[in-house]
Amino acid sequence: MDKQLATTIFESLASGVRLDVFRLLVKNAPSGLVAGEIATLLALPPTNLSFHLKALTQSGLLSVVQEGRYQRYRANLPIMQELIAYLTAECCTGHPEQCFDGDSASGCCDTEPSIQSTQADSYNL
Amino acid sequence: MDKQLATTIFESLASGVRLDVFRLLVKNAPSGLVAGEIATLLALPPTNLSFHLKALTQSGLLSVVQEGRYQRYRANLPIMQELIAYLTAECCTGHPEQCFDGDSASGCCDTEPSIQSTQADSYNL
DNA sequence: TTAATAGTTCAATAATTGTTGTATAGTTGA
DNA sequence: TCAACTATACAACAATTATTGAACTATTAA
Repeated sequence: MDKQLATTIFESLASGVRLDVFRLLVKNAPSGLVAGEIATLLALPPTNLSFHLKALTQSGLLSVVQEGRYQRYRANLPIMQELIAYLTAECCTGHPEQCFDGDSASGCCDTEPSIQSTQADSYNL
Repeated sequence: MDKQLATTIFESLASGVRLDVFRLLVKNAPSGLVAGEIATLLALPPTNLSFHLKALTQSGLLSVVQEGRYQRYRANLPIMQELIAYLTAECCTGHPEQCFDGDSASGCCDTEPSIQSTQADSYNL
């Protein structure tokens, strides 16, 4: 997971239509749906749906296989987990235990710590 | 977490600049950084950074507190966890055990199951 | 009080993304 | 082969988002 891919994935889900499509295919995992079914269920013109399916597929969020004249789309769930790992990989300067306690993230960064330095001398890139 | 919020969050991260800002603040959690530090580190004009910080804050990904003449920004990590839960809540028609085995998602939907029905009679909205 | 600093808002412009109809390519069944 | 069907590619247009400089508000220090 690099920055370019992460941005592409977020762009892919940054549309109401594409978010609907992806969630519909998550619901219908692992069998997936063919394009026409998606168009019917979401009441979308075929050209518009095709535009969004292309974006989702190119970002890796969907996979597609041909079945005769149909195109069957499936959601790629693991990529979402990789995305989260990418976002939180260097959480808290490599000390994620400050943020996450096991499976729960409820302890992370939602507290307001006292101000430590008004003028930072060294940053944390 | 509703659709509108989810879309807004994805839109917020669907920009290279905003993704850089958010990850920088994840790294620098929980102390956060003030706007000028972010601008310096990412080499962004103040107006442009302000534009993106506003988007990130309005979506809830960042919190901001005033410190004198400074504005300190912090990443809101838990919202990301809520977002993932939203995306996978109805995974596999309410049978996520088909997809996720405990903490790992590696088993989910990355296999290509044999085609079950070419023409679906009932959908799964 | 005055000058300097930090950050935002606003307006204009540039750039990107979304939507639609028409045309096209591939598949199926008569 | 031919007509119907599924889906995508293309082009034109509409709509949204990103970027920048100038002006403005608030805070700090002299």
